[in-house]
Amino acid sequence: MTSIAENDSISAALEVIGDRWSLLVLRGVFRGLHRFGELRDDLGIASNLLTDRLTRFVEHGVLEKVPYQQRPVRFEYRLTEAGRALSPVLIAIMQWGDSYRQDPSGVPTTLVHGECNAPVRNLTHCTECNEPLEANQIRRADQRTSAT
Amino acid sequence: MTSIAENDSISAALEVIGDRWSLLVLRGVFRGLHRFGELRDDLGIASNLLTDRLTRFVEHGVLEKVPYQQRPVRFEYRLTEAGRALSPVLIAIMQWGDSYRQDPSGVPTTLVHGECNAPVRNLTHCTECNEPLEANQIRRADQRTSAT
DNA sequence: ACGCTCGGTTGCGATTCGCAACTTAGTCAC
DNA sequence: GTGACTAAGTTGCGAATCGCAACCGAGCGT
Repeated sequence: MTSIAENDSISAALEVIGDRWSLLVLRGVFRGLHRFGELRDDLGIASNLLTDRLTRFVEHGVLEKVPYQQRPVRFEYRLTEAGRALSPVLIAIMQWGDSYRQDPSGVPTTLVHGECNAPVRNLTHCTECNEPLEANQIRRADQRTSAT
Repeated sequence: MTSIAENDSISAALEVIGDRWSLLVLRGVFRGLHRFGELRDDLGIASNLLTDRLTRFVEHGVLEKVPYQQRPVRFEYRLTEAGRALSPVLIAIMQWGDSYRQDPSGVPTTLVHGECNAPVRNLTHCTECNEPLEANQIRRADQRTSAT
């Protein structure tokens, strides 16, 4: 009776990224949008909500607020290590969206490795046998069975 | 000026999984909870919200509602292929939560491959050179530069 | 002194959430 | 056949969030 996720890491993570805008804001920052106005204009998010999300990210150590000028002091938001570590989440979501939620009229996005130009893939694998794994082949270390 | 996510697959995906409960419900189903009451009791979600999320998942082809008895007809919810394909998202989120949101008192969850007992890792790699990739090494196929 | 930019804050109606109580279809015990 | 019980929802309603729009404040440029 277990597999993925009989744990609280997921709900802990969702406190930070579990709403409609958080991942879109983060996506913007990954894309190179670092300033309040850039994010607001690009995403079309209401400024009070953007303030809110950015503040929360800073509080949780996902972004940091760094001044990019004095007089008047103005800030931009940059990814911390914890923020950069969210890229697999964005990639996994994007891959799923491409495969299962693609607007027929839309062009699926292919991500490639900057150097090789070869497509990128996100997957879960076993560090021993190296096999790519499906959800039902995975269980928690401290338990016996695998779920359906 | 791009990398991950200058696309709409993410927002399309977030229409389905982008709220506070969706991924927790899905996590429950991955765990083996398939019935309405099981999910409600396990997650502590209000029943109207659970109804709502389950209906949405069915509409979007993530879960299917199958009768498990007649007289009275009662249903359970099972992952479709699209639903199973969300496991990398859950795993990526869980990994991040373990690394960066771990309650100091909590035990980090290790996932292992059922057969090997070896730990599981989720990562993004290049299909050509096989290198594991960070967000800033990734760009869209149709663009030039990589983001910071 | 006037307007402009950037990064917000404030107000407020509309939507969504979360709790609790109720409903529906059928079973089982008496 | 009446009453208690189960599972899967539905309904009502107050509380919290969202989303739009207008406003604010520090400094710059003219």
